[in-house]
Amino acid sequence: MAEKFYITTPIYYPSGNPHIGHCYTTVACDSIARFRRMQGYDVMFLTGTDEHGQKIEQKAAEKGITPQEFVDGFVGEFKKLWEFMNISYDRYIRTTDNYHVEAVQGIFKALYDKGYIYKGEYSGKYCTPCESFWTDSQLDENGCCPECHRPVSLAKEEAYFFRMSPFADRIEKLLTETDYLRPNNRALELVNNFIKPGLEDLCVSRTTFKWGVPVTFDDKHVVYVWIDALSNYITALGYGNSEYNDFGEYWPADVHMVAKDIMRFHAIIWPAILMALELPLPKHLAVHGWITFNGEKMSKSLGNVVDPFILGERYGCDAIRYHILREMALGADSSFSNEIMINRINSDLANGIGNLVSRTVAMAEKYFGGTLPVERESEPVDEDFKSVILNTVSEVEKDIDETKIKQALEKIFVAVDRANKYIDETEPWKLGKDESRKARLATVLYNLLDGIRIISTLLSPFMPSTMPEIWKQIGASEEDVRYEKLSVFGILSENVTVHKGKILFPRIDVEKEIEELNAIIRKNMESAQENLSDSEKGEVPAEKIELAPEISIDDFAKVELRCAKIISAEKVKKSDKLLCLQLDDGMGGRQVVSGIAQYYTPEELVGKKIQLVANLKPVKLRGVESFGMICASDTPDGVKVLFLDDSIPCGSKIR
RNA sequence: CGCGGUGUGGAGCAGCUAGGUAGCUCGUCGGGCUCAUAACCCGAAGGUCGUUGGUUCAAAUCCAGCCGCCGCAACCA
Repeated sequence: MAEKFYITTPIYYPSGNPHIGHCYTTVACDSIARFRRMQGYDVMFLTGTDEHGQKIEQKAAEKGITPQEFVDGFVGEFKKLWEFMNISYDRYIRTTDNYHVEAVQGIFKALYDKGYIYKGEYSGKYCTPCESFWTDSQLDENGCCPECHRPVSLAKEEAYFFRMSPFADRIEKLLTETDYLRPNNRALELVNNFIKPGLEDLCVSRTTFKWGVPVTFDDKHVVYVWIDALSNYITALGYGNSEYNDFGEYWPADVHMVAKDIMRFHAIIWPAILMALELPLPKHLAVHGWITFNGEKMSKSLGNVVDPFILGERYGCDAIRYHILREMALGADSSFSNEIMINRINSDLANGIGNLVSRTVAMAEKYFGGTLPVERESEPVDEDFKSVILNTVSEVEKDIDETKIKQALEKIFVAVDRANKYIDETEPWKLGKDESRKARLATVLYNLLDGIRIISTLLSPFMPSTMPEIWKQIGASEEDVRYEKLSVFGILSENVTVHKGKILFPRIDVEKEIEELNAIIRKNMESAQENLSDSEKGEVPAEKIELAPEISIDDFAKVELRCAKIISAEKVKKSDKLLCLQLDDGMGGRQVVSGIAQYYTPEELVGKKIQLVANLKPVKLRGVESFGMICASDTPDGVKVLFLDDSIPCGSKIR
C-alpha cells in the first residue's frame, strides 16, 4: 500500500471573483501534491469554498438572488481558475454540500453533549442598521462598521460558546515544542498574545443571520464560521457523514497551508476543536505571507487585483505558477509586480531552461539530423556535470519535505546553470566541425539531454503544462521520466531522437509589456469602480442612508453639547490612536481622550474650538480618564473633527 | 517598560543557533563564444554588514544600550 499524503488549501470565501492571491496557496499545494504523487504517495489534495455567512447573505440580497445562487456563480469562477491554472485537486468541498452540513450539525451536537459547547451571552460591537456584530479587528480604520461605516455600539445576544481553556496547555506545547507551525518564528506571538493571557471561549453560533448551518437542537441559531469552515478538512474525508469513507486513511492531514491572516484560527482554534473531538492533530501548518502588489497589499478597492486569467493568457499558466512559487517564502510577504514577474520569466524560464532545451535540441538536429549515434567517448568534465545534476534530486526532495518550495526551485535552477556551463566547457560546436570527434559530440549531447530529462522531471510538479513539451522535444518516453529514474544517468535510449518544437518560454520585451499591462490595469480599475457595490466605494449613496429611529426633542435635550477650546494635546502613551486633550469648557476645564491620533497631530489641534459632548459618562481609555467626547465625522478620508467658529465662547451650549 | 520580527554592495535576499578571507540572484561595466530565445560562459566594479559601546587574539555572527522599519496585541465613547 502506498503511503498516504493529505494536503489542503483553505476554503475560500466566494463573495467575489478569485484573484492572484487565491492562486498563491493553491498553486503551492498543487505543486506539493503533484510532487508527492510523482514520488508514489497516495495523495488527497483538498480545496473548496466557505459559502455561509452574513456577508454572502447580504450581497445576495443586494443583487436580489438567493445566497445559493450567489455562491454558485462564484464557485464556478473559482473552479474555472483552478482548471486554467492546472490545479490537480482530488476533491472540492463546498460548505453548502449536504453531507458537510449534516456532519457539522453532528460535530456541533457532539461538542455540546461533551460539555465543550454551552449557551451564553455574546456581547460585542454591534451595528444596528446592519444588524451585525463585528469583532474589533473587523472594524474599519475609524472603528466603525466595515459594511456601512457608521458607528457601532455595545450589544448583547444569546449565543453558544466553545470552551477553549481546557486545551490551552496542549496547544501551547503544540506551538512551541513541535514543528506543527511552519515557520515556527511566530509561535511566540500566538502564545504571548492569546494563550498566556488566558484563552477566551469562542462564540460559535449566531442568531443575527440565517445563511448558515442550523443548530439542530436550537433553531434560532446557525453555526458560526469556526466550526462550519474549519471542519471541512475532516468532513471532506467522510467524518460524520456517509458521502465519503476516507477519514481513516488520510487523517491526520500532512499539511494545511494557509496565509498568515488565518494562521491564528488554524494554529489555535482548529487544534482545540480536534482535541475536543478527540481526534489526531494535523502534522503541519504551513503559513505563508501575502502577495503584495507594488508594495501594497492586494485589495479590491485599490483596484490592483491582478487578474490571473489575463497574465496566464499572455505568458502561460506555468510562467505564472513559477513566479508565484519562486517568490513565495514561508512566513514572509512576497511582492508581485509586473516588472519582477517579467524579469523572472525572462531570466529563469526564457534564458535558463527554455534556451537550454532549445540549444541542445538544435545541436542534436544540426549535427546528427536529430538522432544520436551510439558511439561514446567520455571525459572527466562529464562527471562533475552529472554529479551536480544528481545531487539536485536529493536536495529538492529535502526541501519539499520541509515545504520549502522556493528553495527547491532555486536548486533546480542551479542545475540548469550547470548545464549551460557544461556546453561552454565542452564546446560542441567545435566538435561538430571535426569528423573524428563525433563520438565525443554525441556523448556531450546525450549527457545534456539526459540532464534535461532529470531537471524537467523535477520541475514537472511545478510546471505541469510545459514539461511534457520538453519531454517530447528531448525524445523522452513516459517511462524515462518516472521518479525512480531520477537517481541515475543514462536513462534516455542511446540513439535518442529529438524533435525541435515551439519555443517554450518566449522572451518578453519588458518595457513594452509593462506599458501594456499598466494600460490593462488602468482599464480594470475604472470598470472595477463601476462594478463595486455601493458600500465598497466608500461612499454611502444618498438613497441608501438609513436614519436611526426618530427621537423627540426631549431625547435630544439629554445630550449636552458645549463649545470648548483645546488648550493642549498629547499622545496617550502606549497607544496608537489616542490623543489626550485638555479643554477649556468654560467650567474649569476637563480632560478628554479621543481616538484621532492617526488623523491629527497635537500641534494642529491646540487653540481650536470644538464641540464637546459634555454630559457623557466618564470612562478610562488605556488607563487615562476621559470626561466626554469631541464631535467628529467619519469620512472616506478618515476622521474629521468638527471645528467651531472662534467667536463662540467656551462653555456656550449648542443645540 | 505589552509581545515578536527585521535593518548586509543599486534592488531583492543568504550568512548569525556551534565567532576566524562577506555570499547568491537581478542590474551595471569589460571580455569570450556562436549551438541557442540579442541568449550562453568568464571577469570586474560596488558593502566601515543600522548605530554606540562591551567580551575576545579575532564579531555581520556573542552581550548591552540606542535608532529605523514591519507584524501581533491593546486602543477609537
